[in-house]
Amino acid sequence: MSEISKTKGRPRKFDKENALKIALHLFWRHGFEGVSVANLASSMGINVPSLYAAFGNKEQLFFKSVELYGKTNANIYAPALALDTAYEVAQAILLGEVDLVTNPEAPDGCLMVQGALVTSPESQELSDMMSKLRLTAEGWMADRFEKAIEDGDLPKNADAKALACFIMTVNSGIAVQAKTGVKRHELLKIVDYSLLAFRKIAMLD
Amino acid sequence: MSEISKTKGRPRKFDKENALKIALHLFWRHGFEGVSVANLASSMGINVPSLYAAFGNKEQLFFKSVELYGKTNANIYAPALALDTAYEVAQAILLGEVDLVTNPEAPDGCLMVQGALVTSPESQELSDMMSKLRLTAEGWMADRFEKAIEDGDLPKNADAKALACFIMTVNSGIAVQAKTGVKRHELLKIVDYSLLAFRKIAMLD
DNA sequence: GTATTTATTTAGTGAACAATACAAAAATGT
DNA sequence: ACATTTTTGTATTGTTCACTAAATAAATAC
Repeated sequence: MSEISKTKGRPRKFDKENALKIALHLFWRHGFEGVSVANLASSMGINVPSLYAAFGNKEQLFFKSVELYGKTNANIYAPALALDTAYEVAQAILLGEVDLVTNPEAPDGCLMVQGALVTSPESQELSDMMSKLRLTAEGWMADRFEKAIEDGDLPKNADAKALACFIMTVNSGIAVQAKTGVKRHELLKIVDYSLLAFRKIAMLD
Repeated sequence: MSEISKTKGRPRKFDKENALKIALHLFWRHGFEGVSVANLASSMGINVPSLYAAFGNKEQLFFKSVELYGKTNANIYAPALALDTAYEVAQAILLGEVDLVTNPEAPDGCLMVQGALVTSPESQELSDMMSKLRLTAEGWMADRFEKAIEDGDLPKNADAKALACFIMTVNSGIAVQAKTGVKRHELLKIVDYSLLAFRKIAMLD
């Protein structure tokens, strides 16, 4: 069952992980339909058939890019949700989003928002999948806030789902603003404001 | 100088304004690059050359769609900015956005956000134009809040630009959430929360 | 009636799209 | 040495892209 055995055929000339990273950055900047397979391949420094051999097709390459995105650039939720208080969770998610969308070594904005927010009818499923992923993250937050209510960290009459929806709304807004060109220090003000709001909404003070 | 004279050549068989409305709805739902000229023409009930004769080309058709959008569906800012207090302005803009992005007779979401948030490199100018339009609206808000500070409606040390940026961030977030499938009554909660935040940020109470 | 103007229809243009067929090349297994 | 496996490069598939040339049709101008 181990996969340690030497590969048999002709060895791949390019670094698959690095090629995937290049694809991710192109999808990130231009969206799924804003970049062509020919463009992807040449930017990755490979021929089109090598891309298909290594990644399947354009859609699967996009999925793998999203996966890499979640493991590297957008690894926000897992560590944030593990924090002690609902407030810290909200803070970590919003600050993590600002870091993500203004990272100078990556495209501006958020792949989950701009990767396939709108598409041609042919790619509707892909757009739906991205919506589901955003809703999944919102669900994680809602569950975490629910737990905070049970723990007594949030008041009993707090609305966990609505709080999560509020944070996700600000998150998405921050992503659009970053793509619009709004700078990091301005987005950090938005985070401060939103956290002030969070405390008030959650009736923490 | 009057343009009341009868048109000379063969009369157009289709209603130009209605055709433009159909184009607007397609761009709204699928984005500039998510719908083809052939698709636009057939949905408008006309042949492709008629589209070019009436509207120039795809880009100009998009511009005219944006213009129609501003005059009809998205006529939010002018009436909102004329209201008496900064709080009422913020409230009208956020509620107007929710109405806009959840109107059951139009596509979900906001054309200014999803029309060309990301594009292929060839359409970068178009994406930049949409960013500029969003920033223009934000500028209107900032100016209005500045005036509110001068009027004593907002405290002297309020940050007009940051307040405008906050409202625009929530606005964009609401647009993304509507496209994600979040329902009107949930978005109205977000508006309530954001207005609570607005009062606190602006130090109105 | 004839000329002029504009819209419509049909049938295309070359370029770009996602995806592949095929054969040569480069590794391993026996 | 030779068969097997996988990647590579070249060339190409059929389709869709934005856009248009050309002929016909329907109105007004004089």
